[in-house]
Amino acid sequence: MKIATWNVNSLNVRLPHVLAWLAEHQPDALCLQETKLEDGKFPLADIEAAGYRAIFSGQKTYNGVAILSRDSAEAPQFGIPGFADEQKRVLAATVDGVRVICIYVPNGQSVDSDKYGYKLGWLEALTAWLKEELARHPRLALLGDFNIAPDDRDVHDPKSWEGQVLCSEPERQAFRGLLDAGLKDAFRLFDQPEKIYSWWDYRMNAFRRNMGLRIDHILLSQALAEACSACRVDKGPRALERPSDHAPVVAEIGD
DNA sequence: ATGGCCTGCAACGCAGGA
Repeated sequence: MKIATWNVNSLNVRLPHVLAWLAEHQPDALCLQETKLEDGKFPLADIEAAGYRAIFSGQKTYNGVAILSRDSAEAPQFGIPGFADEQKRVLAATVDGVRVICIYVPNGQSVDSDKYGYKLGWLEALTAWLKEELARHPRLALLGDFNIAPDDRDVHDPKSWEGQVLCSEPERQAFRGLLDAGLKDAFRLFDQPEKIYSWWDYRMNAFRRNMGLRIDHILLSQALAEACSACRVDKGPRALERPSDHAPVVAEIGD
């Protein structure tokens, strides 16, 4: 089984890239973030014509998540239960016996922003819910844009990013809290080349200079981690014309 | 050099991203 996550920064703009990527890589499930589309404007016909189903939770202008899958997505869950949030950032469903949870973690803007407090509270609620989900679903994958670079090796210039949003210690602690709940960072299950990132700023020729951060992740329950045979970032779409600023992250799970 | 770019909205520059 191949599962993947991709922050597309507007599905409207990126639909051609998504369709091309589906055709090339044929994932069993692809989690999307920042669709920036109301549900009524979701391009379901195009997705279905590509051989995929879709469930989605969107809003105008901001946020928005979706799960594309070849087989049906069962028992969909929208948002974190008991956590009131206008922002469409969470979508979960069971695909081929795997509980797939697609998340778009708040950015936080800066550590002295109100949005940073919202981010930390959001992560706390996510972690509490995740523990319950793990108890219900031993085969669980948490995929998405976490907006956290877990370690200095996930940052092109750790010194300049030290203490900044996406890299601050409370955020990294929240990330470790998810691991402590029983999840593994699929990317770090394997030897990886240095300087692998999943996001590069649109400015400063950041992609060409590989000035990036690894903030998009696939976390796996123990059962799935044991069956995981590979995890990588696909930089390909980031080099296309009019790209998303994020690249897809892909994991292979054995039977 | 502390900004540069991209998206959506509905502007006639803004908010937000990261």
